[in-house]
Amino acid sequence: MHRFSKKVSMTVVKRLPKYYQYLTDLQLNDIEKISSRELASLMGLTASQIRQDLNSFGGYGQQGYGYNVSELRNAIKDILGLDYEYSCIIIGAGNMGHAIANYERFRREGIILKGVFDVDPLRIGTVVGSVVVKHMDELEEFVSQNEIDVCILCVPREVGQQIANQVTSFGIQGILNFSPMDLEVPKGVEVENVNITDSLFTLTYRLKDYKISTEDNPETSDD
Amino acid sequence: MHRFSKKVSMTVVKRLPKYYQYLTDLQLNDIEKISSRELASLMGLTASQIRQDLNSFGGYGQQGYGYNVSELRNAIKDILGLDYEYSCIIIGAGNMGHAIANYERFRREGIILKGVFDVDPLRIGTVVGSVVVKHMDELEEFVSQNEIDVCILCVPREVGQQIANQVTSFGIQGILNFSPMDLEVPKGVEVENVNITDSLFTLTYRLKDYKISTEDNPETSDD
DNA sequence: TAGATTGTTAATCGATTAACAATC
DNA sequence: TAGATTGTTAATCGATTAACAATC
Repeated sequence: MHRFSKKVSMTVVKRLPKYYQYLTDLQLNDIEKISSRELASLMGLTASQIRQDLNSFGGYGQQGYGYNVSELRNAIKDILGLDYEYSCIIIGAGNMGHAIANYERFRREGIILKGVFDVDPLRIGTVVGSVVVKHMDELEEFVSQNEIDVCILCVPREVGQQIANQVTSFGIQGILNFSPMDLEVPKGVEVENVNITDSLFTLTYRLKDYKISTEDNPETSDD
Repeated sequence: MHRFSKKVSMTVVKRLPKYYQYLTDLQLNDIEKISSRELASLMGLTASQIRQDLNSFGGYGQQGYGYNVSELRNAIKDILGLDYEYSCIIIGAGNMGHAIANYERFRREGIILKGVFDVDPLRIGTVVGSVVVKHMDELEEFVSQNEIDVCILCVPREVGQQIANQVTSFGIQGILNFSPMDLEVPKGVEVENVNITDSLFTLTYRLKDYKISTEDNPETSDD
């Protein structure tokens, strides 16, 4: 019965990393307390929403005072599961795999890179993020000998599903998927997609009007 | 008054790239029509939601028949603004910059890479995604001579805001931001964040329960 | 025509905003 | 105590689901 039993809505959970980020920054700047109003203006939310969000788990605020930054940060850290360490492997040692492997923040938050795998002979044996790239053939044995929590998938679309099948059959419970496709996984396996193309397209959607207004439009004069 | 004037809710817009992806795949497989029920089971949505979504812009369906795949795909392509070409530059020629530069799908959908910029002398002059890396000092002139729609920002957190200030002052209207921070930009400039850490943390949130249940728990026996 | 499937309305659900009493 | 600010309730808004008449 330790930790938070109240269930937090997924909408709120998706905002928690952002809260965590801002609270971490505040803490680094030695700011000890913050009100919902101040945090709201910082993060671009409403004070009301923040109070609702933070109240959906414990009561970390204090009337007349606000929220204690480090206390609230720790609470959110716990909720996000960041009080544990997670072992991860990267599959696909291309540019994206490299980028993630060198992402310092992951290690700092307890996501420990244990292995990198690829099938390209040119990549195998090279060092990526302090780890030597192994061939995919060694994956099964590696996973059975090292408890791996997360697989970071950075492979082409064509092989994504097949590799997802493999890693889940080896018992990996979480996939952070950079391959541009949806994955079908057994029940119980958690997948988080990072779909760069999707993000780009919501941007082009918003740029479209600007694009239209700046294009040559010879019919404008007669109405 | 050409094109879609009905406003589509942002919730729906965020789903459109996924529709677009699935419809593209269907088209590649020579499938001409699809019902909301079939598409729902494919995409993991409800048929009802799909009909609501697709009906928030034009009436691309036909009773008793379903939706014409290529017609619907074209409509969504238009709404997402993908009937235009967009020029883009990448700032930051690190691993992430490389990864994006080599992302074939961007070019295929009309996002054309025009330049890559960095400050690291070792990177300047190298070729990234068929483009020669230039020094940031050349950015202003480059942007003034090439109409650039989108800046893809792949720089460290520390310099993200400063570079965003620069590119917006040069007139760039859209930023796809891979730097792990929120950007303050002038009104009218559109920013889409791809925050990898945030994605990872919503994954650890979901893995937490599993982690708890598998950790050694010597107190379990006495209750 | 009969069957299928949309478009659309109504019902439900959930999230955000507003307001204020509780309380530090 | 007086002022500030939360926790929490109520009101509003928006999104999803359900249901079915319209129609191809």
